[in-house]
Amino acid sequence: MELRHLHYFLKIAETSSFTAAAAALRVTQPTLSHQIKQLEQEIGIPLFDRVGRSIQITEAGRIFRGHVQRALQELETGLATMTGLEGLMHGHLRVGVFRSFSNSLLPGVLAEFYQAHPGIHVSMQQMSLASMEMGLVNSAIDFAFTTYLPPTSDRIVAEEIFTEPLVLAVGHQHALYGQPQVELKKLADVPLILRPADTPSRQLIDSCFTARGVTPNVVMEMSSGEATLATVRCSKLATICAGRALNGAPGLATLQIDEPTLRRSGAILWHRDRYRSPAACMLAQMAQHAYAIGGTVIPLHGP
Amino acid sequence: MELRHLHYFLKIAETSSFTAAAAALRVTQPTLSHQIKQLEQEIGIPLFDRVGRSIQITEAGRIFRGHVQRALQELETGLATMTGLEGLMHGHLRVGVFRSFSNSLLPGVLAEFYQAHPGIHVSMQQMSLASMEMGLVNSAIDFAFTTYLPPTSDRIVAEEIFTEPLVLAVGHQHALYGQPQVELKKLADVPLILRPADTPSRQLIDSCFTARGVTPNVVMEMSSGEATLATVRCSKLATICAGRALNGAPGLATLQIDEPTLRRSGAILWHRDRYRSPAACMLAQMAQHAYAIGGTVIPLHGP
DNA sequence: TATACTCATCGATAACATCTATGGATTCGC
DNA sequence: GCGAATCCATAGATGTTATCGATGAGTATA
Repeated sequence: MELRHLHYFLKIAETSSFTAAAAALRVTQPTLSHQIKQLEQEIGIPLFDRVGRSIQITEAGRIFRGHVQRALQELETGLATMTGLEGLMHGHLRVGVFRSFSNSLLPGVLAEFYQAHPGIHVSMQQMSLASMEMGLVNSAIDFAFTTYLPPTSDRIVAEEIFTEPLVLAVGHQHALYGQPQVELKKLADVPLILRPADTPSRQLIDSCFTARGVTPNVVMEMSSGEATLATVRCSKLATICAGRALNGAPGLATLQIDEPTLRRSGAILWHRDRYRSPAACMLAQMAQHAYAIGGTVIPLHGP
Repeated sequence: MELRHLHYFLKIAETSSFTAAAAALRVTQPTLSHQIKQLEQEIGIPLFDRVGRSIQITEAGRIFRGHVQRALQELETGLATMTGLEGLMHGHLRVGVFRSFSNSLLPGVLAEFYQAHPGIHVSMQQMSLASMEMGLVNSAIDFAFTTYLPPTSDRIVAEEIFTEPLVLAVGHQHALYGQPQVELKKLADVPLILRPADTPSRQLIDSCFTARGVTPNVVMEMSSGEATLATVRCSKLATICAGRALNGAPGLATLQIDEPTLRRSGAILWHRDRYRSPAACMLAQMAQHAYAIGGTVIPLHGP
């Protein structure tokens, strides 16, 4: 028994005619004769009485018809639901976010996405790079936002959505306050607050300094970006961070660093093989666009 | 999309493995790969993520799975219902009955049938021979009981379930009261009440008399069998009827008529081509058996 | 690093759905 | 009442395709 048999059966029951059903189904009448005969033999009960040159559905056929209609309706509903899900009507997105990523442009992107596709539930989850990789592999998340590369696995692919230079942030007490830029070498003398050595952002900075043969003068390590900036603001210490991260923070000046490779990149991580749902693609694309044009920035600090 | 695809899909979703599902389904693994690929292409949405050497169902697949399960369940239920109907669990029988047939053995048969198959609803309907033929052709009835033949159509077949001689019934005022039998010729002198000339039972009697060159002395015609017998009981008039029809009627004597061809036969009429459900066959068979052994007779008249 | 396991691909084959042609049976119209 | 038209069933031919076996690519396990 195949769906073919059931569709044929329904149409014949509807038209009470093999010939008419054949025309409607765009097949020949012998095809229906053969298929219905086959169906009847399989279930062991005649579905139609062939009386003279017309046919009549049997009682068993009448009963079967109702069930078949409901079954096909159920399938139809299933397909429609899936298509709706495919068409961004509803669904569920799970997105991993690495740290500060959630603090700048992302809220604006999420608001925009919700307005465009209110039926799709998005759950954001801050997680480590390792968790991201694991989550991508075992389908715990659909994709992830991160600022630091590379992923350790070749099953993860990254799409860069923005890149920006790191800058030196200083408070008004700092000697460099008011300067437009600074050379990398000079930073060897500048006391810095940076993140702990085991963090990706710190490692990025360290490797860049090392490549230039410069040793940063790290006098303090803080894991909190906000605490770092607050300390910088009211001290003679400086820090290195993405300009985007302190956008709108008062009492701070930024100096461009004369070193093009000292940059951080934002990227979306995907599993190499897994299917990317339209909803996921849409959210990712909106994020990409927002970061490209600068988007709506949610300030880190209040007025 | 065919049921094959759906069964394959469910088994793979259940085992989370093409290989395991293939073993359970008794097909090879490439078959499943091909069929699922085909299914996914048709609905346009991947159902499984092939990640490394294992697979994982997608969100769309999860949703589809529920619908497919319900659809197949619905079909399963339909088949079970039909089989139950086939197995005399339930169903609906429509039976045509010609006149007095319902008055003698039939009630006992129906009671027995109901006891054996309480799930089957039987609707008895008194109808003319013409209605029977029409009903059999257009499926208004499943079969019919009648005492008079032949059906006018060759699409109707009859199974005789009993045959009995017609007898002369007289009241105690009648000259022949007490006699055991009477010759057909003598009946030319006996005033008779018979049914109207356009009835099958009357035609049967007339044709028999005619064949013997005897003219019946019909002084009264009544369409009601009960009225006829009541009149016979309190008059010097006689009537010709089946002995079975007046079983238990008081104040009446019956005389055998010396003419073997003067008989009536009970029969079940079927449509030649239509499918005979087990329920119909069962009821017909029970009736046949009851009439063969004499069965339980419901008296026509109270004490 | 070697091995075993899993899914995808490919070519061959057998099964089967469909078609055309035809027959049997019934109904309709003249 | 008889021929034409209609309808379903059957038979043989044909194209499609589900399946198989062999093999390859990728991944996890020892």
